[in-house]
Amino acid sequence: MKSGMGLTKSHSLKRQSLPEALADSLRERILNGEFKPGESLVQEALAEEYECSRMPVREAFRQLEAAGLIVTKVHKGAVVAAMPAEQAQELYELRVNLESVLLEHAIPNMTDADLDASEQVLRELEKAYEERDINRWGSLNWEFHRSLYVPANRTQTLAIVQGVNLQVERYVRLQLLISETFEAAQKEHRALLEYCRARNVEAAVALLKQHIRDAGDSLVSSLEARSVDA
Amino acid sequence: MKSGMGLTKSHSLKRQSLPEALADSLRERILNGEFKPGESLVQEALAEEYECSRMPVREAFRQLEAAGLIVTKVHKGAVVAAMPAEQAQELYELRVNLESVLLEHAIPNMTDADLDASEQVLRELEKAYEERDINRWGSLNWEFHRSLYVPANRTQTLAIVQGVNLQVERYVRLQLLISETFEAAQKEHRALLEYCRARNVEAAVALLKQHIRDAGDSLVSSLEARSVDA
DNA sequence: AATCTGCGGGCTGGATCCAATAACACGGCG
DNA sequence: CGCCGTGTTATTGGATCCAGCCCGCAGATT
Repeated sequence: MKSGMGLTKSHSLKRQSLPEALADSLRERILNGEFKPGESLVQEALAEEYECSRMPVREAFRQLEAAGLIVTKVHKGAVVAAMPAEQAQELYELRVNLESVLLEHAIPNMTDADLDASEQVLRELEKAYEERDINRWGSLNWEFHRSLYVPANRTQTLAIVQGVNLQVERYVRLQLLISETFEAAQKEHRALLEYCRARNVEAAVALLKQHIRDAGDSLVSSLEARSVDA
Repeated sequence: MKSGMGLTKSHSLKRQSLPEALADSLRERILNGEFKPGESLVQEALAEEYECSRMPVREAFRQLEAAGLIVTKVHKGAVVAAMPAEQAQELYELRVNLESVLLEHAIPNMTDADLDASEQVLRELEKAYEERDINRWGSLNWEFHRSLYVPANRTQTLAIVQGVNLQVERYVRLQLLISETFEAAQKEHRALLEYCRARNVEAAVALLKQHIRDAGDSLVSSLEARSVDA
């Protein structure tokens, strides 16, 4: 059985249903910061904006709710989920834990093609950083990490990690503007890839843990500062 | 606080929206094995059975899909998700990893009331075991584990772990009939609680890991055996 | 005889319509 | 003058209706 073949490069005919497309779009807009935490999403308004009925919007809401990006109350509608610093802390600890496991299992399985693909993403990531293209940086950042984890062949874990990353990503994006930790993060990305090329599991995992912890600490303190002035 | 309400079609305290109630009911039916893996769920049939329109059913499907219990294809409907042995393996490794962390953080926070509550659940669990009430045992088993993790105050992690447990629970239930590992599991539950009472983190975590690994190995080999004859 | 093709039934996806509820504002009363 | 009750309105939840897609079946063609 060729169980490991994740269909990464198949075209996968855009058999995407409208609710899914809507969910993607709305998720991106939430990550962009266009919809801020606490802001309420009105079905009718979005339906009109996307020129469809309210029903696909409702189904998209269900997906976003399952992803933890919005919270809905009966007869009260949907609001963008807030994220207390405490919760961010927990999510980053989850990332450290789960992504370490993924990387550890991935490195022995990495082919040269895998590494080249990661390299390619990293190049784009660096470019986005230089151009200060925040949104592009955000999605490429996750794309780079993801590309390192895919060879682990752990789809369930990867899906969970992806959910966690999406939940925190919008705050990361906000922070990109004001923080210098990203300068370091850039270099760490490059170093991380080199460790992977060298198949140095120990060093790679250690660096990854520190990489995520730094980002988490930076984000948490930022959130705490924000919550004080609010 | 017994969550056994079985959707009494009238207005039974509906702080819970209809789609959620439906999702609960359908989830339970899937876990019970009433709907088997591969079986397709028809919106119209379920709508008629629950005496409502298809729309709440559709929204319930979204929730179940997000939980990984069903998979849906556009214009082709929903089928109950299967679980290859490989996937079960991964999910159990996730359990070992995440539940260890939870228990480790929970034990120092446990109050006497927490421990008594767990004791209470354990009593019911033992009773269900003696009476061979599979479904009740299944939900109480998770309830017991959950009660041990709640004091960790990690809602995100707990939610993820709950999802993982729900995904594997139906196979565990099927297996309860044919396996003897549950005899051991029963004793381990009791021992686990005692370690918690003694605040012996080391021993408790070690036992928990073995407890989950045993269950996982047993389930995986059972799934592999099943896949061969199929 | 086997395969391809056109057609129809059944089901899902999306739109529209109606009911129910919660926020809000106005006016009455203490 | 302020608080509470009621009516109004905006928005969500649920039902019904219509269109489009899958799949199976039957018939024709090679």
